[in-house]
Amino acid sequence: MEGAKRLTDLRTRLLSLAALHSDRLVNEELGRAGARKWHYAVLATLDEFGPASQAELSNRTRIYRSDLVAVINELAEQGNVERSPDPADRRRNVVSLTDAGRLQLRRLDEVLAGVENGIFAPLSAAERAELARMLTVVIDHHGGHSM
Amino acid sequence: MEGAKRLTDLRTRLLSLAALHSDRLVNEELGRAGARKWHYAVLATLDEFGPASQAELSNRTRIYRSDLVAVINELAEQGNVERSPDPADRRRNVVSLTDAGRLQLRRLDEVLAGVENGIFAPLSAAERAELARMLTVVIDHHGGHSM
DNA sequence: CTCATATCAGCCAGACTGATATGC
DNA sequence: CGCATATCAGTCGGGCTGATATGA
Repeated sequence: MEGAKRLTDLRTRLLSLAALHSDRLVNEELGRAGARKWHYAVLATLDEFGPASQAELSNRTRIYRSDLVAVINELAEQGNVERSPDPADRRRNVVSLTDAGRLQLRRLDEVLAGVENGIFAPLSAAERAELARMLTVVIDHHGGHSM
Repeated sequence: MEGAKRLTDLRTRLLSLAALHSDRLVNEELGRAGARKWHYAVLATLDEFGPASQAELSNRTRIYRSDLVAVINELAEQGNVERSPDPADRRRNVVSLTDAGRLQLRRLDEVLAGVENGIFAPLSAAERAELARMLTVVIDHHGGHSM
């Protein structure tokens, strides 16, 4: 890599910039709907896998256990989620979706679909799929690594 | 988007995760070499475009003017950069690469090449190029937008 | 006077760590 | 006992804002 265009060719930098951009839009739009991406991640995970402990949620969403507490608090305050002690293991809380939560999830789905369309507008459907595929490969390659 | 796999299919999330990952490695490795990505960005920009004011550097690297101050301070302390008042416009500093800076840039080039190889290992050269192309399109599409 | 430049001080969200209390 | 869970407190780097001084 000599002389020109070091920065604009640097793939790690392209990743950062694109993600920065994308995150900014995602957070703006989710914010308008009273959520953040963490809230969405939790709602989506609960919808996909059903009620779970916070430790499980942390694994699946890659949100740190410590940060998850606040997220669940907020979701519970909004009535989108219920937190109740697990009778089988009293260290655990069982977190489950409420009807309001399911509804909110659908709303957020639409918000995010809109954001994605905006961000990836210049790419064809095939290109978007290819991009997703490559990113997934990169992420998986670098470990199902912890959180 | 119904039911399953919401999270693992969400392209904005894939972007975030991949970038998080990449950034972490980049910073670790650059840190080992006594730098951060900002330092690299400044060095690379100076090498490509020649001596510049801090405002120009800010535009080109997308580092905020306020943050740039510290970066230039550090680069100057390390002897990789020289900051001297512009005789033509005494508000400005002219920042220029030193020989040590050029050498450090080469070192960082190698570090980053290694990191990129690690991160994108599971992708072929053609795929990497395609990924870079798509990311560039996405970034450019979303505005040469300010900073 | 308005505008740009460089600098400083500080905010905020997000990733991450450590300690503690409680129960398995 | 060792181990996991949930919670709390706090660190740290990075993106971003606002104010100020100086000079064009």
